[in-house]
Amino acid sequence: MAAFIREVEDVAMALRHAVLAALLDEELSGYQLAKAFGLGVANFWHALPQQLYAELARLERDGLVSGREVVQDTRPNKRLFTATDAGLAELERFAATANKPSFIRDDLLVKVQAADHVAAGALIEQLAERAAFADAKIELLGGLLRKMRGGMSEEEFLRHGERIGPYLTCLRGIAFEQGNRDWCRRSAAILEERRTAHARG
Amino acid sequence: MAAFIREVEDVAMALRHAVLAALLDEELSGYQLAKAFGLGVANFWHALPQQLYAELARLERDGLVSGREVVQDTRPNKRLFTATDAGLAELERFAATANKPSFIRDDLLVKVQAADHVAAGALIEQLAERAAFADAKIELLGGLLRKMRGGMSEEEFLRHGERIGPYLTCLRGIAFEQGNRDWCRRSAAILEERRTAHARG
DNA sequence: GACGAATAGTCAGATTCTTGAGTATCATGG
DNA sequence: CCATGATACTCAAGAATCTGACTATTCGTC
Repeated sequence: MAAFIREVEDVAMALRHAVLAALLDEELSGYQLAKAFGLGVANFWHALPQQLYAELARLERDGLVSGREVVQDTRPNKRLFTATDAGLAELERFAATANKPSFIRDDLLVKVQAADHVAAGALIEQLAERAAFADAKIELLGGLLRKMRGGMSEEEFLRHGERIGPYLTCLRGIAFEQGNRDWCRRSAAILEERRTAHARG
Repeated sequence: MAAFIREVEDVAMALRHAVLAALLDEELSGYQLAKAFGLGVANFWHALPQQLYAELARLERDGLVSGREVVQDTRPNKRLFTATDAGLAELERFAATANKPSFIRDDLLVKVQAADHVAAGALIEQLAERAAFADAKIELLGGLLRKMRGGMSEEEFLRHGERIGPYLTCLRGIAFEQGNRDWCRRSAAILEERRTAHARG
């Protein structure tokens, strides 16, 4: 009888690689990963806790990360994970594969697409909310950048700093949110002006 | 015996609303929708043909769009769809609901996150590719904007043009791709400089 | 001392999205 | 005349993601 060996698939599975990438520099628990991939820090991917715990289990099963139990008396025990050599090799393989273009998929844009046919008030409000959210995230990410830079200037860090990867993805996150904020504010202003012009007209 | 009535769910289902939004201004076939939601035009959402045909069937079943057969002798027959009044009402309801923040999910960012641990060459190449793709899309979308504006200046169109919704989402698409392009070029330059500095060092 | 929030994690189920393979007709170029 | 590609659409199956509900401990606070 042949043994059934579960082979690691060679398809995309970007979440798997996102988790691996996060575990290259830091040893993290599922819970910490979940916070990073939830609202906020990990600007290169987004996922829910359930996905991350499941992915960690698969990664450990496949030998791409290794976990160690940490006993805590003040909090529930936890397991900290790091990428193994096999994990790093898998990431290297992944880095050489083709990537599909990234597309926008956003509720708010759908609503704006329909702006000529729906109530302007709610839309303007939501655009303002989103802009505020973007501002908050920009500040959060700005703080992260400062922390990564330490004492260095940005130019110096970009030339000689270690761990440039997370810095670059963070920069993209900030630029994305700035674009978001600017577009939201501008669109809200335009819709507002058209609304009042129409009301007067 | 009670009749089983299939009620329209009140959950998010953004693809459904994206299709509805696209069918507000234009009468389109599934095939045309598929081209718009595939690579390129519809900057507010992305979907594959199979999803769109399935969604159109559901939308028609629920009375939110109506289709009419168009017989063609030069090409296969097609069905053109438009949003119904019920569809518009559904979109209005949707426009008033809360939206979840939009997150980036991008293979290339995952790879850049791991930039300190993987080969720089492939990464730089992919960043250049992505920048070129962004350039192409910017041009495509710029053309769309000009077409929508007709003879008007941008300022004039934003004030008085009809169908501002698609124009605004197109602006967001362009800004997104510009952000993408700039970040890709800058990141590639930084990685390149660090690589040559290391090689010399 | 009860209550909510944070830490740490798990399970089941449904929905959504992607992959892959088809059907059929007509136009165009070599 | 044959191959390629565009138009127009369908079916099945699997992977990824999301919703919602759970367990359990500890910290702060009212």
